This record gives sequence, structure tokens and C-alpha cells, in this order.
Amino acid sequence: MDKLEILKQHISRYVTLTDEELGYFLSHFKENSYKKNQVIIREGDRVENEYFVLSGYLKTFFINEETKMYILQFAMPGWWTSDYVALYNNTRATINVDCISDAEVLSLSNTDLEKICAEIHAIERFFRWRTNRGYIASQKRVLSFMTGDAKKRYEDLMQLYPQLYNVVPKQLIAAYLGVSRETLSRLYSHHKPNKNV
Amino acid sequence: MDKLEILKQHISRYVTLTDEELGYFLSHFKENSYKKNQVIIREGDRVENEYFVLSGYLKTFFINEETKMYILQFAMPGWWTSDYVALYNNTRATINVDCISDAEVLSLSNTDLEKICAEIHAIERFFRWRTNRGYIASQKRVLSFMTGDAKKRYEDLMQLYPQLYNVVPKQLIAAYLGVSRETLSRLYSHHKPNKNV
DNA sequence: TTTCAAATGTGATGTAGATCACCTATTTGC
DNA sequence: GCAAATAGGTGATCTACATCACATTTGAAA
Repeated sequence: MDKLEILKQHISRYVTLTDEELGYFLSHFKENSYKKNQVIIREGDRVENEYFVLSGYLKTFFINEETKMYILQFAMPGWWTSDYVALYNNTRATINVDCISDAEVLSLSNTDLEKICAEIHAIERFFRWRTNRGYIASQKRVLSFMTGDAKKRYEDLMQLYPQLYNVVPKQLIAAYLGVSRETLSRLYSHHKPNKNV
Repeated sequence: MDKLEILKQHISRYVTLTDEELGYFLSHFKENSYKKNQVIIREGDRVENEYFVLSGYLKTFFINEETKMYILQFAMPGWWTSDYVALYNNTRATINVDCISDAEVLSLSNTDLEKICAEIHAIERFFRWRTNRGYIASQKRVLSFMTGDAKKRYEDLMQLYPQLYNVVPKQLIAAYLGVSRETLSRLYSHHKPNKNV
């Protein structure tokens, strides 16, 4: 159960639980291993779970008319992801989630999540706080699209998550920034982050 | 207490409360009236409250190097707003909130909000669900910036909130869409929504 | 009602970034 | 280890939108 350590620490940053509560909560997670390129949620799927990343990198993305890919989120170790639109509205997936690298993931069904939130007040608080953070991050991203050009967005991303430079193919970074891979290539040929990170 | 009706209905769409719980919750709100152009939160302020709009329209915005305005959100009747970054991180306001028209607003201090969330589990659930919705809306906005051009974003906004066409000056709509007022003017001269809405 | 400021419309011009075309690394599967 | 696929780089060209400049309309204050 060593794998759960990262999740335990993540939770305890926000709320204090008894060992019993924590154990009960953790008992509802399932552990899964995925290979690079493996799909976790495909557009049109019924969406039942949230996912917590233990290791590896996922991407949450949308494909426009079968051509262009738009990345909504990279999910890194310690991050949650899912198609929240589908999950909260109980509709089919409109986005995809797959693996950028081999990954270990914990899944929690939305049914269990709601059940445990109802049973344990502190867990409900934990998820309120978690969503608060996601909301703030998303607002910041909106602002970065409005106020900055591609170069600014690229530099901000590299500053915040320098590890992406080595792990994630450049065209995926372009798809996250909302810029063509050609333009991104021209941008960072003048501005390389520290490759040793 | 008639003014509170809109808030009561808003809450009861998500959770069921006893009359006692509901009354206790509502007793923590303060009612305020503001005039057009009046400022509710100014950049640099200490932020203490969330605001629930009863009537009128607010805007939440950011000003870049004292020149360009970027609108993060229009707050309409039945909507919540604040500087959530400042509120959750307990930092000074980095954005502004003011009134597009005369407005009636209920305010709830973050201290009271957290207190009541701890006291009444169902209120914590209400705020979790509310933030979930905000998060989804924000993600949709990110996608609209990535996938659509200015015209698409304008049409989507007018379809969703046609009332904005009459109530909100065009330059503010431009500042929300992330487009210059000149470009917006050129766009909608070819595409007017129904003015009778 | 008049007046002044703010909002809006519109032409001319400049520019970031898209797209297309093609070439050169790197991976990945056999 | 080799072939094929995938990722990445770079020039040429095109386009949506910004910016500047100025005219016109609207709306609020006096």
C-alpha cells in the first residue's frame, strides 16, 4: 500500500482525517497501470471515474473535426483528472484522456465519491477545496490566453512546469498553448529552458 | 425578506435544507445597493467577501499596465462573484469588481462561509457543487479561446446570454471576448441578435 | 434643450501566428 | 539493426485581428 502514500499526503495537505476515515476513503480507490498511448477516456464513453495520477503523465484533450488537437490539461503525479463536464452532468464524454508515458493511476468512481462525501464531512471539504484550486488554475489560464501572446504563455508554462520540456513532445506543448507546432518551434529556438531539469 | 427569495431558490436547486438551517445560513448575508460604476473590489484591496447578485450586472476584470481591460466574468442576477484567488490564498486583490448598472448584492464573508460550511454539511456540499459548475464554465471558456475565432466566441456568448447585447456596452463585450472593440464592431455589423430580447 | 464626454463605426495599415511545403532528426516496431 | 513512422525545424505565403486615426452617434449632466 506504499503507492497510496502520495494520495495520503495530498489529502492531508487540506484536511485532517482519522486513520479510520482515511483507510475507508482509500479503500474505494482502484489501482491501474497504463502503457504509453493507452486511452483512459474516449470521446463518447460513459464516464464513471475520477483519476488520481501516481506516476507518469496523462493528457486531457479535445479533437476538433478529426484534425486539430487541443489540450485542456496535462495531468502529472499528484493531480486529478477526468471529463468533469460528463461526470457532473452525467453525459457522454466530449473529451479524451490518454497516457503520454507509462502511468500508474488510482481511480475513484463518482458514485463512491458522492457516497463518501455524504458520509464524511471532511472528505466533502477536501473535494470543495480541490475544486476551488482547479477553478483558480482555470481562471489563470483564461487570463493567460487573453493577456499574453504565444511566447509569454510558453515561458510561463516552462517556468511553472519545467519538467514538461523533457517529458512531453513539443507538439503537445503547442496543443496546450493553443499555437501551431511550427510557431512554437520558432519561439523556443530563441529561448531554451535549462535542459538539465 | 423577499429579496432573499432568489438566493433561496438558488440554494434549493442543489441541496435540501431545513427551514432552520436555511434561516441560519441566510442570516449571515448583508444586503448592499450599489450605483452604476461603483467599485466593489479594487486591485490591492484586502478581500473578505463573496457576493451574490440579486439585480443588476457586475463585471470582474483585470487591467494590464494601466491600459487594457480584460473581463473575466460578467456577474448577472443569481450569480456569485469575488476575487477567488485573493479569497482562497488570503492575498490582496489582483482583480477588480464593479457595477455595470445599478445593482443589489448580498455579501457573505469568507470567515462566515467557512464557519457555516464546517457547521452544516449540506452547505459545504452546496459550495462544492457551485464551484464544480464554475470550474466547468471556466474550462469551457478556455476551450472557446483555443478552438474558436472572435466571431465564434461572440456568437456563442450572444446565444448563451442574449440579454448582454442590450445591457452591456459593446466595448465591455469585446473586453470579455479578448478582441478589440473595432474588430467586434466589424463582426456584429454582419450578425445582429434579436434586439427585442 | 443644449453640451460635453463616452461609446461606436469605419478606413488604412501593420503584425503575430496559421498554413503549406519540404527537409532532417528521433523513435518504435519487426 | 533496419525500415517506417513520428517528431521537429525552417522558409514562403496568407489571414485574422490589432492598432491608429478620425468621423458619428448616444447618453448623461447641467
